[in-house]
Amino acid sequence: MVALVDTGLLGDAPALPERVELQLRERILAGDLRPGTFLRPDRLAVELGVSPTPVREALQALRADDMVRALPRRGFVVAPLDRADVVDLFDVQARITGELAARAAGALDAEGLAGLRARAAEVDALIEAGEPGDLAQAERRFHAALNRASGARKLAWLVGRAAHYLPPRFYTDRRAWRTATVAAHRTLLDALAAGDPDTARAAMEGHVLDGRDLLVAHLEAVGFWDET
Amino acid sequence: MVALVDTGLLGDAPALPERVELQLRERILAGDLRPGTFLRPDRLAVELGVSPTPVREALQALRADDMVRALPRRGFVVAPLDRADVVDLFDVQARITGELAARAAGALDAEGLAGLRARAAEVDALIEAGEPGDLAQAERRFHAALNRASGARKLAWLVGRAAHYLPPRFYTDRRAWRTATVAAHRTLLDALAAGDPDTARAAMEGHVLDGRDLLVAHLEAVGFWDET
DNA sequence: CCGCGACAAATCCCATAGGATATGGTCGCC
DNA sequence: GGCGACCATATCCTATGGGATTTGTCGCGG
Repeated sequence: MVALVDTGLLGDAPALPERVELQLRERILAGDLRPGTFLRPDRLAVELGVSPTPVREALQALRADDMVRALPRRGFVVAPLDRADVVDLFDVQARITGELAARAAGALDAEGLAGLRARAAEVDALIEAGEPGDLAQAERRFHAALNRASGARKLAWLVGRAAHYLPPRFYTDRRAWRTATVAAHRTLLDALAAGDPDTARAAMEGHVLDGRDLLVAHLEAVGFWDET
Repeated sequence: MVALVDTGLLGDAPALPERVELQLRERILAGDLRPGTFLRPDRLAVELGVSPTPVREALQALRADDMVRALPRRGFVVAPLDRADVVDLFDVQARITGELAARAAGALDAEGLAGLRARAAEVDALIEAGEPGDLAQAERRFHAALNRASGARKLAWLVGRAAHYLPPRFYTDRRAWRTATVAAHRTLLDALAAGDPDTARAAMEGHVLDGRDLLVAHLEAVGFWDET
């Protein structure tokens, strides 16, 4: 337990179930726990060094996300997920995220735009410097701020779920993604400043679909959908 | 505990956390627990007659759905949800469900079409007879079968989430919904039989948006978004 | 009168133990 | 070899307890 607790920053650190949930997501997306794998709560508790209670809570959260499925009295299984599923999901994500960008283009005031520029600048700076951990976080904050600026609270949450399928730091290492991201952000910000919803939408959709392609390649590489 | 356990059919009955989750969803959508309401796990456990453990697991599942939000060390709150949120969510639902119908139009074989017709006939029969409980279940099965027929597993799950926002039996009582549903299903089945994706998509989108309007009216009626 | 700090009570969060129940495997039997 | 009954194992839930943190109250000083 010490290992897990110590990694979490204090303050308003998420509780244990949420951290266990994150750990399990990472292990699934890393190809460590592939679809069809049986998950035994007690076993996982021992592996993670916590009691069964928070593990079961985390598994319930993952079940609500259809990341795992519950087999009453038999445990849990990692939910099936193939290439077509990922493509479908990210098509939806791209559409919604584009819609949010378009709305933001019409709703942003000067202050909000300045905030977005600042966050984008942080991303650019980290790309220049090469700090992978903070870069993912900065990119996340940029998108979160943009989605929030759209004013569509629930849709913003919905697209935030896409992050559940993004293994940590897997795209920040790709040179292609870095250069594409800088360009996409600039196009996006220009469109937002100009109040041009269509361009903002198109730029954002392209940005998300780039991420999708990278994710598919990653899952391919770790043998995610090799038959069990 | 007896009350909850006895209501569940044996066999592959969902486990207790899932049933508690359902109960909480119903109470939220009934306007009993409005957005902003604090939820105390221990209190809920006493109210529902179960121990705190499955209640906490249910709350974690609801958190993953953004139905409630966790305040570390302080409990949980019912997540904010206003009219615009519901409209946005169901716009997305309508789009995706329409897409699934369009795909099904191209993928259905004779056997699958016959199965869908059978399920639609069940719905029609129950509408004639007037069995509200079974009707909701039959309607659910019809849509589930159609979504499954599209072949898009993950999108089918995603739209299945819309049911989380549908209070049980709230639309089966509406005469307007019944007549509209019979017509919508027929149009849908004809389009599927003819292999006409565009008509299928349009019919399905309209069907979902009808449900959305009913839901908004329901939430209105129970004072869901009256300020706290 | 109002803000503010300390103490007390309540509550959450997690661990642990234990019992009821269902599953899967194994052995004996036909 | 196929089939049905026992048995070990694991899940699921209950109950309990303790550590940690938040909230509410009280008293004090400004």
